[in-house]
Amino acid sequence: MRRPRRVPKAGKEKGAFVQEIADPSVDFAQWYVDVVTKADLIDYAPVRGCVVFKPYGYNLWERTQEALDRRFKATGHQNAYFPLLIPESFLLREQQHVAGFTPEVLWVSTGGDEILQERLAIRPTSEAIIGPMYSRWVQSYRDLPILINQWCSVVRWEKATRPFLRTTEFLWQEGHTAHATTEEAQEETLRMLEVYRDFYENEMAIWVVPGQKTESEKFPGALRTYSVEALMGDGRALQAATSHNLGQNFAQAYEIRYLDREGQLQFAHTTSWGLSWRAIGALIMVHGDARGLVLPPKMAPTQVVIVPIGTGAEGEAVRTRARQLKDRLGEVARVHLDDRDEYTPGYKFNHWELRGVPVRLELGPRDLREQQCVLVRRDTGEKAVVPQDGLELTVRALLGEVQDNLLRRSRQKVLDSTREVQSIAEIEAIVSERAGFAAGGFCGDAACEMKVHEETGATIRNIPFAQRPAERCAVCGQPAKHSVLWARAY
RNA sequence: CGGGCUGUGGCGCAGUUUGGUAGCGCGCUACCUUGGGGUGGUAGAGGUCGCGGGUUCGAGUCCCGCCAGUCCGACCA
Repeated sequence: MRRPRRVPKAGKEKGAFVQEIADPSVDFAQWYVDVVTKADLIDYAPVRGCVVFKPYGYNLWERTQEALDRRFKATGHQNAYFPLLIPESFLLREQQHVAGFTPEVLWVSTGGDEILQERLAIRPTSEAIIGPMYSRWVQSYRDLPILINQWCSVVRWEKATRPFLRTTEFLWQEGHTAHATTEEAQEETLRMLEVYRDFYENEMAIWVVPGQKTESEKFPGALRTYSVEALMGDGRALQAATSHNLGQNFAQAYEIRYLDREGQLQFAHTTSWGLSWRAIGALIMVHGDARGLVLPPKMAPTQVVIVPIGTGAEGEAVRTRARQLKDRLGEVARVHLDDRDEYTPGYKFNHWELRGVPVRLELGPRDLREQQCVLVRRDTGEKAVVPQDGLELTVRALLGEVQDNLLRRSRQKVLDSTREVQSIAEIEAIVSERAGFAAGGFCGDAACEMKVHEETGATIRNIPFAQRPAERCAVCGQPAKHSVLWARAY
């Protein structure tokens, strides 16, 4: 179905609340572009697929970093930094890895006016530079495990780009670990996947499905790849983070070897795991609505915006009280007082709703007289008149309730949008109306996987840890090895 | 990478068919007014028409190339 190129946006008609963004139920893609630009998250840069991450958007990334970094440290990891440039010969050493990545590698071939003897790849991911370093650092089993993470950007020459979801350069973190045993490596791989699941659920309020990738969907060079998969507001899936057990493949390619207790030379077992600013895209597409962003309190740069109402002496009294409330609430929340004189209250309501602020506090002359204020929550739009007395507790509780509600809503959406399928026709039906996940049996044959992809555009998102009963492959009817989730993915 | 569409003050658009030297709404600036869901008024500022070439006396408008955005497809961790 070809959509109109541009859905007309509402003009300045009276009564139109949202006048800057497309209706997500009509054109979700346009809505997304409108939100990321109009809510001040990004601006487009001059190079294809590159964006400027503006302060309000970057703030979301800073919270992502803080929340994840805390979890990485708690699981024994340290941060380090490896170079942006990778010698071509390094990249070539792991065969599957090369085949997977070279189509989208950007190369540096000159420095100043000097033509380089060996081309340098701008990292598309850092296995090829970290592996050789680990090789130097590891001699003995006593040097293991190595548990390192780095925050950086990587570059991939993508053909079709979208802000956050697929960009030429993107911010992410990549953890790289080396272990003495296969068991340890596998534990680490699953431990970090669980960290991602916990982060999405408890910080982003996004319900995700953890599981294993199929052979054809796994990371180039990996033994096994795991992912957490999320469901966007339009029914398409998004791979929200991945964790790879690299087995001994990279250890062999980069000669990461150690002497074990018996004096035998062994290859280490390595893992890598990553989460990118794509998480911000998920945040937008899971919670956003027709008025724009909806941010869970834990991620919101501003959790409570105070809008004072009133003019003259009355307005001054309101503002004075608003400042007092701001100071009080500052103890329990991130509060912003919008006391700009040049905008009306109604304008500010729309302004902050577009930016997803979880709770708005309105304070006017009436409230001053009654020692009350009005709280409006962004997720449901509900208004409540509450006493100023004890406001700290009221607000803290409300923020908690918004956070919880968003997670509940996200979880319910995944449950409601996951439907059992017995045939390829049923998969087709679900993905064609972009209704979410199709859950069904899979025999494990890549041919069946490919057939579904060709006929419906859907891919196997993962093989969920939480297996459903599935006797037969929904594609070929042969006995199923496991139940999987199909969906159209970003 | 293939096909479609788009690019005109900060934003949204008209003007392109039929070439004649750029316009509207919002926003912005100043002042007044208003303020519980995008107040109203008066006076202003702001544009190498994405970039480069070509045709022409003359190009926003016609032709070619490129860049960027976007949709569909292919590809993709």
